[in-house]
Amino acid sequence: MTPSTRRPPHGNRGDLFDPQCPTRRLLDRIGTKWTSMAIKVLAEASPQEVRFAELQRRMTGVSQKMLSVTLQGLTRDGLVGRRVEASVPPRVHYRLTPLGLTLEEPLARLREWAEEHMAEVDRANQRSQEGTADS
Amino acid sequence: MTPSTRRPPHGNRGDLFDPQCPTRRLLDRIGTKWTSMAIKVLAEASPQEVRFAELQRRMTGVSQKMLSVTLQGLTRDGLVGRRVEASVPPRVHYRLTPLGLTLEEPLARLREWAEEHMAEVDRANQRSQEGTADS
DNA sequence: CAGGATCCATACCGATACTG
DNA sequence: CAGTATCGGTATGGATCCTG
Repeated sequence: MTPSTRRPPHGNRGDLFDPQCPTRRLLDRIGTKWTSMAIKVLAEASPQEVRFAELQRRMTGVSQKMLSVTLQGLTRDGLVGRRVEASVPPRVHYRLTPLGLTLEEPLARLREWAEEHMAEVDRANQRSQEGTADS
Repeated sequence: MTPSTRRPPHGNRGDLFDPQCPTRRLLDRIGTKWTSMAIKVLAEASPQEVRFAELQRRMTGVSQKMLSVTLQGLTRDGLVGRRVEASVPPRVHYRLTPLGLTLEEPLARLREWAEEHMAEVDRANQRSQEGTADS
């Protein structure tokens, strides 16, 4: 989106409000269901690697398919590194890249906000619920 | 998005991994297409209020419906305040609540990361693209 | 063990039409 | 002006089966 240093009065079309907006694209990625959790788990393990099955154990509820898809996306994005042990059975190890580690920081800020304020969000929702619960 | 159907039978690693994980629920919200942009625009205007139509002008590409839905969600969550001018035609003004303002800060960190690193993510994707010897 | 392929339910989102 | 209602396309994500 628009760099924080710039504050156009209004009507700043073109620049960073278009579909190529990097922030929207980033949110499209980390907004997918398992991505941020994968990053968190890998960040907690870092610099240790984590195997696929162990990752699945630590990410409660994720299916094999979704974990695979999520890791593929993160690997394509250069956020996660993938190392295959050519053994039988194969062992695949994942870890955050340096780039992925830099993303973990702002993501952690977001987690902190969530842990600190989501209860208040819930209360606001309950109040709205009550407001619409008319006779 | 929130997986309320899945209930892991065993305990999980930390309270943040269950379906009620506040971070995931937060990402479900700000991950929707227009939410983060609305927060950004309202934050830029803060403490000024912004009317519906003006909001739509500043959020390039958003439809009336999606803006309405987005603002309803943010209002229910207590992140956005809504003031209706009882005039004809009606005028509705929106602004970030103090809670919404606190969210803008970690969101800005995420934007900064995106502006700084998404180009590198794109390059990683292009490399993956080339590596895929398809068809 | 790790993941590909397939089917499918749902949610998101856009376009359009209609109100007070 | 500021919504609400409805329809439908599409992407996301889950369950299941299959493979090297």
